[in-house]
This record gives sequence, structure tokens and C-alpha cells, in this order.
Amino acid sequence: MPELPEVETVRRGLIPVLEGKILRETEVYRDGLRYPFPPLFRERLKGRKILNLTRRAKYLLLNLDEGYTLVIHLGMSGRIRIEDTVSFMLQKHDHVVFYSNENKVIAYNDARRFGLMDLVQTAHLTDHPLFRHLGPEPFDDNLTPTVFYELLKKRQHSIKIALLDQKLIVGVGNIYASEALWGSGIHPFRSSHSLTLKDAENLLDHIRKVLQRAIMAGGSTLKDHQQPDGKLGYFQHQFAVYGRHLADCTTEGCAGKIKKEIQAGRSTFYCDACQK
DNA sequence: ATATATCCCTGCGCGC
DNA sequence: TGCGCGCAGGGATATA
Repeated sequence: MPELPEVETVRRGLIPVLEGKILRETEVYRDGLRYPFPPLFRERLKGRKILNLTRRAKYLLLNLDEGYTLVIHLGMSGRIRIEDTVSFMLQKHDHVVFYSNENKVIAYNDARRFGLMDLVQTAHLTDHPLFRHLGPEPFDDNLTPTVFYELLKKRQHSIKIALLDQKLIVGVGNIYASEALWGSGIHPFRSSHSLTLKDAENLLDHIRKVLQRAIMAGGSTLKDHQQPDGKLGYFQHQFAVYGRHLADCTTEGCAGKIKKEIQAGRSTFYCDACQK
């Protein structure tokens, strides 16, 4: 499910369809997802112009006129698809459907309903309970290796668990945490505070590379996806370790096999031989 | 402040 | 083909 690159892919795919457009109508097919929809959700969205689409952590933000922001989180199974009004068919687990003034339909589909939507005042977004404690964006220039190192130093957790904590750094989920650690040659069970400045620099570099690569992959498949079925944000990745339990490690000269272990209830994939 | 367990819900793939 | 089971990429919350 969606980590930062998937949300970013969805955002980029929605821009041509939604930016500068009007939300003509919104239909909801249940009271809420993880949380109930806010009061007067449909009414307050009606007729709003979408100024632009941004992203914070794994949240997709539709910034509207009149000072509102529609906050969307895809949770574990949230998907967005684009269709034309004339051919639109409601599918199983379509919970929210937006109709634009240009006869496009944006359907939010979420089987597990771990996603969420909220409508908040743009000016107060950073005070929102879901946003208040978010850590730095991975691509933020202010997140230097030294800053990252200092953040990691404070944590008692293993480095893998620390990376999943959105208070430390946002956007990294279970897949890319394993991938970035493998790329850095850092063992997922090492304690966060044991990392040296050099380790932190190396890890930050690989987090950025892994996320960037995934965004590029999403972007390249986006064109294909957008044509017939309009589905955004899910595409085939090439993972080095994630889901490759017992397969050969692909590090050059490494004869190791990929291991899978549970950390804090989540699967971690790594290579014992080349991650230290 | 930080660490752990639990919960939200449905679908899918696997072994039998 | 069907059934039961374990597992799934997120994150809030309660509790210590």
C-alpha cells in the first residue's frame, strides 16, 4: 500500500484532471472510513475550486478556494481511479465519488477502509492532530545528514522501527524501510542510536534514492494506467529484498539469502551477509 | 517523552 | 472447487 511514492504518483496523476477544476458534486456511500466524514462534508465541497494538489507525508492535499483543504489518506488499500461521467460504473468498495465540472469522475475505493478524509481550514492544517507531530519530509533540504543523525540518536528502537515512525521522518513505510536499509548495508535490528554520522548520511542517501526511483517508476507507468481504466498509484515495483524471502541477495559478490523476520508486528526483509 | 500491544476491515493466496 | 488460516504496504490509541 501506499507509501510516499504511491501517494506522490496519485497526486501527479490527479493534477491534470483536478487542478483548476470545480467539484461539481460529491457522493458518499457510507458515513466515513477510519473516521466519520466531517459534518456537511458534501455540502461544503460543492462548487469548490481546486487550486492545487500537494502532499504532506502520506497525505494527499486538495487545496480548495475559500480556504479549505481536503485531506485524503489512502491507508492500506485506498485507490483512486479516474473515469468519464458517461461510462462511470460504481464498483465494490467505492466509498466516495467526486464529479468535476469537466465530466470526470474521481472514485475513492478502499476495501479495508483504513484510509481517511477530512475537510480542514488550510491555515490550520499544521495544527491538525494528524499533522502536528509529523517529522521532516525525506526530500527537505533542511534534513541534512547531521540533522538526521541527531534524530536517530535519540531513538531507543531498532533502526527499522525508527524509520517507520512518522514523527522521525515521514513517507517511509514497511517496504521502503527494508529496501533503504539493504541499500545502505545497515542491519535492520541495529539500534537507531548506534548509527554513526556516516551511517546516517548513507541511509538518508538511500532513502532518497529508493523513494525517487519508485516515484519515477510510478510516473512512467502512469501514462499507461491513465488511458483505459484510470487507476492511479499501483504499479509493479522491482524490490531488492521486500517479498524476496529465501531468494538470493543481489548485492554484488554477496552469497547471502534474503531473510524475513517480524519486527514490532511488521515483516522485515534483509540480508544477514551484507547488512551489518 | 518513548515503547509495546491492540484494533480498525476486507481480500488474497496458500495448503489441505 | 471450497474452506480455513495467515498475512497485507498505515497509523491511532491505550497502557506502562
